[in-house]
Order: sequence, then structure tokens, then C-alpha cells
Amino acid sequence: MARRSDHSREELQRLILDAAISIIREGGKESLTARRVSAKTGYVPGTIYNVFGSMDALIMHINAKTMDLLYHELSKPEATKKDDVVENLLKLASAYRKFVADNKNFWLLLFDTSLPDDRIALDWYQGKVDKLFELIENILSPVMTKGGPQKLRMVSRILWSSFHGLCYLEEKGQFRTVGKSTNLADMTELLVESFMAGLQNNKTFSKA
Amino acid sequence: MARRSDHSREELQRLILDAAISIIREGGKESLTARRVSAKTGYVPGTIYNVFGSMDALIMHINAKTMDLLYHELSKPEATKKDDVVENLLKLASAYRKFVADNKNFWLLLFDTSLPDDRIALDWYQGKVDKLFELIENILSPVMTKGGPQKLRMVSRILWSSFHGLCYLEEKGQFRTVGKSTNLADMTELLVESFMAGLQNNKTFSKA
DNA sequence: AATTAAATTGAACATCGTTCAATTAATGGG
DNA sequence: CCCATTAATTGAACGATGTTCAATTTAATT
Repeated sequence: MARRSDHSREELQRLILDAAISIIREGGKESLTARRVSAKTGYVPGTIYNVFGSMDALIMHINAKTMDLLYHELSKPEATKKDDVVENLLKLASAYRKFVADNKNFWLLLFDTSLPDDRIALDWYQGKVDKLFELIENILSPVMTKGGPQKLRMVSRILWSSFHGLCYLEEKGQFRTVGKSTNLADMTELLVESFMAGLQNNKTFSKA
Repeated sequence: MARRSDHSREELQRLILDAAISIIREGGKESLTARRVSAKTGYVPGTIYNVFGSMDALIMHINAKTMDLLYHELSKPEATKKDDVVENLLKLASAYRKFVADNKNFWLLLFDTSLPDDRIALDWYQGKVDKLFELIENILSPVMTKGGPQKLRMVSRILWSSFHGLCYLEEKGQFRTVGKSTNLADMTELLVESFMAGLQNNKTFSKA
């Protein structure tokens, strides 16, 4: 039997979280099981409920780590910021695509539809989402001063949704008929270039 | 006990399908259960396996009906086709948003990530997806002759992904910080108008 | 050393999808 | 008309799931 002071509360939490992450990494969310997690940690299913309260709560913490990693990855290309807005957006989209490819199971879990709606009520969760939106806002803001913050938020969310939608339908395999020469990068490029060009002629930009 | 000739094979299939649809309509995919379906039909869980083989197969048939209904709904506004491409696209997007709102549980089931990947291999399934893409292609084709069919497919899939991404993040409640005055319709409009305007200056269109 | 508090456990509960031998009903032949 | 064959239907069972909780074991406190 695992002894009470083998691990502190924080150690135990990390232990369970790491075990769950390892399980999802290799088997996806279908393979995440209270009994499997507890077997990997040397504890027992009940321990997860002592620490996290429920499997959904555990998943929520996994998603939190996923979003932190996503933010970290997407912050990198922004460091090498150019003056070209379109180029910066394409770099961001490219980093997002790479993240999706490298962390597919976690990305799928993040957007799983069967999670409780209480998630929406969690402020810290929405805060992480907003921080991701801000990455696009920061790229856009230098050239978008006419429309005010409201329009800036709109545009950033439009772009973000489109990036996500492209990755999502790609993952669902619904782009097969486009042909192999046409890939996600090409579609993203055409989207960003056209959309941003169209925005300019829409009295939204401050400078060409 | 249900007698052998109470229902023909086709009647039984329809009976089960309708029961499952009714269950999902009011409780979402979480409430769909072999035992619940069989209880509603007056049969027994094993009967579902005689007719459909598995619960996943049953869900696949539900998704097929969902896509048929979606195609039917999206075909309507196209009937009142104007000359304005942007207006036609916005009508299509609006119809899609209405469909999502009216059939949320079925829409969520359609894009559930936990379905087997064999679905991708089903030709009739991909055929229904392609037919939806064609709705956008038909709107675009009158004004997009320069880029060839390859570009037409790209643009249609970009728009479709963007529509979907907007609805998806909206459903996930991640647009709360945009403000109540800014809704999906406004974002869709800004997206379509800007994107199409940008495309025109990209030597893709045949006429202004 | 004895008492209290906390952590850990293992068994149990109600479900789930799925399988399958047994039972029941319809069919066809003599 | 009855019996044998075939097909549909059933109910019980299996392994697995999330979750709860009383009992046990351990650490801390008096």
C-alpha cells in the first residue's frame, strides 16, 4: 500500500497528472481510465477522487496544461516579429498547425464536445482562451487602429476560428478531394492574404 | 416479446433509428444508450446488433441523416439565388448557423472526435461531405474561372472551414469577451466580405 | 503511549457496449 | 395437419467504465 507520506499533496497531483498525460499521449482520450491512471501511479482509483474530485476535473487540468503549452509554442514565432502583418499571422498559423500535428490527442481532448458546460463558467479557463486570442490581437493592433478595440477583437477571433476550422476539417479527413498538392499551408496563406487585403479596402486600417 | 413479423427488417431499422434520434434530440449523445434505445422500441439491446452491428454504426446512420437534412436546409436559400456572390455566401452561412442552432445535439455528434477513423474510409460518407462543399462551389463558380477547379475547391473549403470554426468556437463559449453586440452574423459578414474582396485583387476572378 | 485526524484502500453499485447460447416464432415439405 | 428447418428474439452473462464509501492503515498531536 502506498504510504501516506510517500508523496505530498502537490507531488501526488503531479504524479497523477503526468500519468494521465502519458496515457493520452499514446492512446488518446479513449484510453484514459481511472483504473489505468491509478495503476500507473501505484495508487488506486479512489486516490484520483481525493485529489481531483472526478475524471472530468482531471481532464480539465490536462487541458489547462495543453493550453499553457500551446501559448508557449505560439509565443515563440512572435519573438521574431517582422513588420509584415500577413507574415506574422502566417507564422502564427504555421505554429498552430505544428502544435496540432505534434499534440493531436491533447488538441482533440481540448475541443472534445462531451465535456461539461461548467467549463465555460471557469474564469481561469476563459482567461487562457483570451490570452490565445491576444496573440493575434498583438499582431493586428499596429495596423488596426481605425475600428477600435471591438473590431480588433472581432478580426482576431475570425482569424482564430478560421485557423481552427481548417485544422479541424483537415483532422476529420474531409479535405481529401482537394488533392495532395493542395495542403493546409496553401489554404491558410490564401485565406490570410485575401482576408487581410480585403480588410484594407474596408476603412479599417490605419496605414497600407 | 416482440414477434418476428411485427416489423420488417426495414421497419425495424427505421424504428431503432427514430428512437435513437429522439433520445439524442432531447439528451445529446451522452444519453444515447443501447438499452435506452431498445427500451423505447420495445425490443432488447441485442436487436440493435442484429440490425446495425454496433452502436458506432447506428451513430453513423444518424450522422448520415443529419448530413442529408443539412444539405436539404442549405439547398433552400440557394434557390432564391441573386447575382451577388457575397450575398449568396452569407445566406448559406446564415442557413448553416440556423441549422447548428436548431440541431445542436446532432451537429455536435457529427463532429464528435471519438468516432472510429474507419468513417473516413466510407465513400458514401465522404460523398455527402463533398456535396456540402459543392454548395459553396456552385455559388463561387460563376465568378471564379481564372484559377481552375483546383482553386475553386480550395476557396470553397476555406470558406466552409471558416464558417464551421466560427460556429464551433461560438458553441464552446469562447466568444464571450467579444461583447453582446458582436455576434456570429457580424463576424461572418466581415469575414466573407473581406475575404472575397481580397480575392478579387488576386487575379482569381473573371469579373469584378 | 494514547488519541485524533488524515490518507489510502478495496469492495461495492449502477451503468455501459457487446456476445451468445437458448428460446420462441414463422416457414416449408411431406 | 404436423413436423423439421430456419430465422428472429431474448435474457443472461462478461469485462469494463466512473464513482462512492465504510473500513483500514498511517501520520500527527496530545
